[in-house]
Amino acid sequence: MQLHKRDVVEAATTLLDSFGIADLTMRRLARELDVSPGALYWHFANKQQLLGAVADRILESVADADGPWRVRIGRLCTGLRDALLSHTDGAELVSASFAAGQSQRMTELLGHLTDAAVDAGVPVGQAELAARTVVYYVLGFTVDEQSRLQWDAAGAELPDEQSALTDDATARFRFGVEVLLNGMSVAEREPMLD
Amino acid sequence: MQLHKRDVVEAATTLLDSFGIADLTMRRLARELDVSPGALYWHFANKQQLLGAVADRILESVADADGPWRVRIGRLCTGLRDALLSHTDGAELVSASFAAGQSQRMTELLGHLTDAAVDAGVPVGQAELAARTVVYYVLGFTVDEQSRLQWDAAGAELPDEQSALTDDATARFRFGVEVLLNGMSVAEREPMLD
DNA sequence: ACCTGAACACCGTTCAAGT
DNA sequence: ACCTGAACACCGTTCAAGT
Repeated sequence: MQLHKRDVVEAATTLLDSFGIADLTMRRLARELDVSPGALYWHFANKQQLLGAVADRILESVADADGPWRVRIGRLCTGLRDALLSHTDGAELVSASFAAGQSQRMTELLGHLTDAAVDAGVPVGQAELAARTVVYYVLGFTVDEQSRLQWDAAGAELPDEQSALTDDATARFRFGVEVLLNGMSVAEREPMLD
Repeated sequence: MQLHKRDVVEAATTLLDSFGIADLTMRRLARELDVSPGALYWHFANKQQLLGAVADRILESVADADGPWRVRIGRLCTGLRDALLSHTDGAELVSASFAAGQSQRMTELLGHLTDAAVDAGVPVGQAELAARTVVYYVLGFTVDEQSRLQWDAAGAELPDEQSALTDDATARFRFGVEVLLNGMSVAEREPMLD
């Protein structure tokens, strides 16, 4: 029967989780779906666009909610990190899709962070930059974290040790978020040197 | 005559500047050097390692100097961004090499930023994270900036408009750096919410 | 409208064999 | 020690032709 966009994205996500981003190729995906490679190009203009759709699927669970700006940004960051960590190479894939401007959900998320930055007192002209700074941090941190995590997973694995490392990473992650929150809250104080 | 590592890196940089990262392939590089593709693998274990060497060459000009921690971090950030912008796809290449842990110079740079973070009063246990946060920002910002810059360069180009955009980007860049500096300087104040 | 088959123009990497 | 030649096992994308 007919191939639909969501079937393709579904199969791509499964492939990603099972074998990682290096094996998420158009040809391999087509094989998994029992279609010819060319069939995918009826539904997606190119690979970047398909990866963008996968990124959006990964980010489905990341929800916004209102509340004080610090709490709001904190939750968005945690939600984003959690979503990235729940798929093999999720951080790398979303990071690439964001840089390529192919993830609508990342654009939405950026919008929410921008609103929160305005609430924090960041001048509107710089609020999006403050939001981008937060996104750069979360993506950078999580790409790094996930690559170590997946590298370690190939070695010995005491489940205690695993979760201890994860908890430590969570605390470290939170600390970085605090640095950004504090920076935003004093965005107009402190004169520039140099 | 004999092929040396530095000849390979030199040719790779030229290729990068002329045609961008997508055309910086092992085969194309070998062709440019009039050797067979296999020859490159005598000098470099794989493509990642070669790109790491190119990244280090791009970062050659980024110098550290002592001074107050704010000034020091500010200069390192500016030096890094300038170096990235002076080669086609420089930000993307260095960003990938940093994530892959293949750039010694990025590791050095991280060390200097960590020292400065300690001077700022960040607890030593978190100083490297603060430094990484700065690096994530500079790389994220510049990858974004450079992709827009190179995209625009394909369109109409009044030289005035170009430099006006660059100046605006520089001011925006500085603002983001200030946010991080301010965040670091209050790293131990402000209670956590949530 | 949706897909196949086949081609085009490539990749990174390995490795026996040569000098 | 350093490099060639040739192979292995792939890629993303296009497009006439089919249904």
